[in-house]
Amino acid sequence: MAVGTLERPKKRERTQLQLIEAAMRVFAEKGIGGAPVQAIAHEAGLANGTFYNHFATKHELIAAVVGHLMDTVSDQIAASVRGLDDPAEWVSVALRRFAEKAREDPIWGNVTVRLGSGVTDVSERITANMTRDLDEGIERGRFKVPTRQAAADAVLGVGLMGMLSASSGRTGPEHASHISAMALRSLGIDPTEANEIAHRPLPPIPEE
Amino acid sequence: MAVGTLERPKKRERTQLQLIEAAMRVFAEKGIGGAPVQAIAHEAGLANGTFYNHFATKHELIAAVVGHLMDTVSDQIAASVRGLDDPAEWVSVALRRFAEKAREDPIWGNVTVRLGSGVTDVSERITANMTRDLDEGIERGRFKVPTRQAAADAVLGVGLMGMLSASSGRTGPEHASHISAMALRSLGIDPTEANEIAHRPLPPIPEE
Amino acid sequence: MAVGTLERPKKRERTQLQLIEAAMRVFAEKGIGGAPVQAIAHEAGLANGTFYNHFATKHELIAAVVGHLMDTVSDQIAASVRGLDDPAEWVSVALRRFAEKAREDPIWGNVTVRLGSGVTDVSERITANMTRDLDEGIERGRFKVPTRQAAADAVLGVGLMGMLSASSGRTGPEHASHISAMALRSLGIDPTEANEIAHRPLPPIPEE
Amino acid sequence: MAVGTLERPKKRERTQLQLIEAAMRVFAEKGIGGAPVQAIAHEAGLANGTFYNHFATKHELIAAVVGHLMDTVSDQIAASVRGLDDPAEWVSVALRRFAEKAREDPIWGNVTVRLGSGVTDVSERITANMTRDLDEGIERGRFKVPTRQAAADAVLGVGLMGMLSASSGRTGPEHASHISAMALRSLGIDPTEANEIAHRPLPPIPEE
DNA sequence: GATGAATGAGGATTCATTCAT
DNA sequence: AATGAATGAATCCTCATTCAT
Repeated sequence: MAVGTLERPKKRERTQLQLIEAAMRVFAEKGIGGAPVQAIAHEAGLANGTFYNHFATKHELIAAVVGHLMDTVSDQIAASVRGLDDPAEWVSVALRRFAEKAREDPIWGNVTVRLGSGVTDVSERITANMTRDLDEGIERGRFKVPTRQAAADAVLGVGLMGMLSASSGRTGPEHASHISAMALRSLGIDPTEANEIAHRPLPPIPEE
Repeated sequence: MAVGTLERPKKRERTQLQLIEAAMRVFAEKGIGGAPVQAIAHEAGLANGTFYNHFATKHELIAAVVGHLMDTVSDQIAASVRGLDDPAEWVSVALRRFAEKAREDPIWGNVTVRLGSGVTDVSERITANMTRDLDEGIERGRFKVPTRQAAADAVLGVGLMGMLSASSGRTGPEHASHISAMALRSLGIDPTEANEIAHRPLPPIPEE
Repeated sequence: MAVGTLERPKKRERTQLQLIEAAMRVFAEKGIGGAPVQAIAHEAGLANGTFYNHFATKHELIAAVVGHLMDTVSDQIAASVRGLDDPAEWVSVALRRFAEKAREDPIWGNVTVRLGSGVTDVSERITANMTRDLDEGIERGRFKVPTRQAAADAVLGVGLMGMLSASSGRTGPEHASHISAMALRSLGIDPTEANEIAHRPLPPIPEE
Repeated sequence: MAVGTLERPKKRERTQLQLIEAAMRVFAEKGIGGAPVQAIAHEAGLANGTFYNHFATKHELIAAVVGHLMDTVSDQIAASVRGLDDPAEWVSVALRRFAEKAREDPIWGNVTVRLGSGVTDVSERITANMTRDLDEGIERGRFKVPTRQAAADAVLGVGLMGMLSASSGRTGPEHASHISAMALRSLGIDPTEANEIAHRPLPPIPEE
């Protein structure tokens, strides 16, 4: 190709990305089980054989999808939260980012939820971040909750269901804030304050 | 057989039930997709062909499992709640019953959650009941929530995640009450009251 | 049953006949291959297990159907032809009887043709009678044909196709005579005479 | 491969043809119903899975066999008849070609007849061509027949039965002419003339 | 790298037949 | 005899994966 050296090393990655994104589209529609490799390759505009030039097994693709899902948001969120001091705000920001993203990119939302409630890998990674924040908040006395487990269930639950509604288009633009507020209330934050925190402007996502 | 007339007419139903229960066990272990009909039939102590004397397709079995799941609890809950007047208590009782049942019968819990977050049918049926209660509470001013959708997301979310933790044995005996309390708080009930409601003794399940 | 002794010994036979007739109905609709024993038994108003009280295998039923088909007509035809002297008339009568019967009882016609062109047993038995008549006619110089085989092909061919049209309702009341005339012409009978023979009144069927 | 460019584009088609031809061999031996896809694939020297790279269902294969059967001859016949002016000769040529082909390629003959008298598709397509020729002959007064239906029954009948005898090796080299003559006689052609027409040399098959 | 035909083990479904009641 | 549940071999079809080009 004339453009030359600059894009050569990326071609492989680009094709992989094509496959990952195609996979998400197919997963969103037919569920993760019901998605033949052929369908994914075809959706990506490639022949089925090509798939195996990029992923050794279907499993590996799923792992890649999971990874991609995480990279897309989880870390960004972690970063965007870095400057903030209040655990309540951490939770609020994370929840809103997830929900917002799910509304903007329903396919992403759908697949994230499906994987999040099924594949251990994903749920663990999501949970890990969440749990760390919750623990900190509990320790500091910011959250008043019966147990860590109950807190995790509540926050994760609202988060996932909120994403699900968001990605199926059943929600308005405020939805992210709403579920965020509800989560905070369940963590023992006073309703008025919860509402206020849930409506603060989101901090900017720092450049990678 | 000596038992005689009493069990004759039920033979067919009993076998179906065997299959449904076997299916739940296998589903809980291998997920819903990864369960060959043969495995289910074998788990039920039957030959694979027998399966098809009772269900026309695997899909039909899944539907039956769903139906069975619902019948097992949903209606009991509805009944057990009937005498109560406070929407907050309805929600609390329902949530606790689900969580408790999930702890007692982890397989049931596991399968219910998996189906509840996957199969449209189930989630709709669960949601329908929940939503009715929530609406009533919202109308009466008992719940203070941003939107119906957010309320549904919160309650359903805690419910499902709570069942999941319960059925994986990560929880203590109080867990049902805990998540119930958190749900009530997110609905705008005062923490102290929420806690009190969540710990009231469960009303007895009326005879069928 | 009050009628008592007289019909007891026949009950078994009656049930068998029910099954045979049910089989013909199902065969006519779905072809002979595509007819599960269950479907046949059910069509006969019996449970599938009952089938095996009357026929040891499905094959045996088919044989019985074939036998029944033959008994119904072949022998009657043979008998009805007995008094006649002209081989041309034998052929004409046989052909017309078959076609007529097919028109009156389309199911019978349909099944006879299907079996006649498939199951060796049937075609052989049909052919045997036909061939005997043809041979006689050839020997006597009544038929002028290139070879016995060609003659058999012609007569059997018109016969089967004629039955097929008749049983699918594509024909008028004269059709039996028409194909009969055509067969005679192909056997070398003069058209005028062929026509006359084909329209003679059919001899009565003698009592069994 | 050294042969190179010449055979590349045909690979897929060649495999399909292999399957179609294998199918005909198996059908001829075991009947159409009694032919497992595995058997067909194996007969074609392929794995069973490969079958489904070429035909979505077994039914689709049967359709392809039918199509292939038709293409093999029907069109050639139509073409080879094109120059001729006498409807009687059309019928004669068509009938002889079919019968001859059936003698040369018994498998083809066998399968054609089985499908022709069973599968609606085939019989219709065969009939359509035949009927057109017959109609023309009737209109022009060349054929004297009671009804179109009777004519069709006669010609189709001799044709099919003739092919059947031919493909089971019961016939001599003249058989095609013989049945052709018989058909013409049944259509009202004078025996002497019928015989003459039936023995005229077959017109050459034009290049495609 | 890309292609798409080929592979074959795995899973769903059908159906003739047996058997306890 | 009748019943209908149970059986399991046979069959259709799917799909992850390999391979020659």
